[in-house]
Amino acid sequence: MTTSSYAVLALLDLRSWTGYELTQQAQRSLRYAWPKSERLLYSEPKKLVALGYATTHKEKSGNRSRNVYEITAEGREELATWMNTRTQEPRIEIETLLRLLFADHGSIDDLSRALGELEADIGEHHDAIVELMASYLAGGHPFPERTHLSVLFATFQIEMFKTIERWIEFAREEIDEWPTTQGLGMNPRTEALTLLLANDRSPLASERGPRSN
Amino acid sequence: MTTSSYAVLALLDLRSWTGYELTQQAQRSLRYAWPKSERLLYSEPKKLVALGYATTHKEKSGNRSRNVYEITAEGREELATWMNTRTQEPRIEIETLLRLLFADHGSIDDLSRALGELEADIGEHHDAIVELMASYLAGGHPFPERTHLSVLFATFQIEMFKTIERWIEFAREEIDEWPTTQGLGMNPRTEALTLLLANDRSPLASERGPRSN
DNA sequence: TGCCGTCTACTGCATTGTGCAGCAGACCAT
DNA sequence: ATGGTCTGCTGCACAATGCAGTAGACGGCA
Repeated sequence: MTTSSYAVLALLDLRSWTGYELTQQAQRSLRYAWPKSERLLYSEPKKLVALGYATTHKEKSGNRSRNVYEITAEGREELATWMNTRTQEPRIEIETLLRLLFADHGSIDDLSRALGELEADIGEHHDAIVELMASYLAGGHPFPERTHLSVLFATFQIEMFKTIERWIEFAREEIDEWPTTQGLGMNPRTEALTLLLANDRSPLASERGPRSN
Repeated sequence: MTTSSYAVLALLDLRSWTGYELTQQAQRSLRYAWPKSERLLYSEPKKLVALGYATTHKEKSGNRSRNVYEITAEGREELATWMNTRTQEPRIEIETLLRLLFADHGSIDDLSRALGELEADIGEHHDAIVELMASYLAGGHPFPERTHLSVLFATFQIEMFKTIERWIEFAREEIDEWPTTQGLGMNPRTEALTLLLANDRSPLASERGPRSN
């Protein structure tokens, strides 16, 4: 049982789903907490059935069939044990930051583009969450009694997205002052930033004095 | 060639490394942009050698030997092509958020503990970055001419960590008002939050009026 | 002098997870 | 009738992880 298995099991505890529905639901709701591939979402319920935590049966509509999964009593027990295990370390993968670390291998333009790509990706997610919230106000939540959880979850997403967007703007302002990506080293501006960070202060919030790099 | 391959190739372009050194360096510098397992860091340079992007030779110190890797001209060319490819989508995995989404399966205590675990994990990373910045001020950067890149990168980390820490505090305040994890649904407080989010406004920054959930 | 613990320096293997290609029915528009 | 999109999956190759195991180097300490 991996964390992904428990994620699927938790969905099955809400109601029964077909494999396809699980992939759609995971796309809509789990994506921002626990992004997993469509492929895995088809595989996990099969594993749950093999372990006795779910049952499956085929539903036919005309010439087609689809697999419907339901949680079992053992599945509910297993879910309960998960709730008081240690969570895994958070994991954040942002290729744009990797490009930034090695930006001296490319041009200012390359770096600028990488920032733009991050902005676009985050922007999409940002818009999706805002629209989701609007849909809760307009049409309600698919599981109304769970609205408070989805909304508190969404506050996290919005804070994150706004922070990343603000940082991108900040990074652009910094980079605009760079003549090139290379060999700038520990110039006065970088030293000022380092000093702020070493004192755990945010360079974004601070007043910006005359620039000198 | 995966993104991880390019990450290792970029390290090799800075200087030659042994397999072990690569795992240490990745732990120190790449970890926050592109977290990869020690195991992979041993495998990747072998793949680069097979592809002709690196060479390897054994160095002996007494009875021991270690593999030293160096980039080739083809490797440098390959690196250059990477710089203007599209970056991958950012990917953020935080199990605590998954626990929050399904918090109605457990107790307030379970949720509280999950938040504490996230706080601890982020706190460790946060401290590590602050110390790293202090070390840049005190002893300098291992590649001085690249200091400006590391520091701009670090501004991202600090912003992220601060945001997550602020959110955890906010989430705790919200949860403190919950009698239980279940069935709260769309109460007045949640509706107020949803409205803010649907208008893309931060609930953390806003004045908090009298609470009513 | 011998033993323990920690650091260096990896490798093999089982398992998890991803991406892509492929297959096929349903339904709609042109 | 033809093509396009959505539903609804499966197989396969490959990427990546975690863990166990191996082994030399080095310092401390009893």
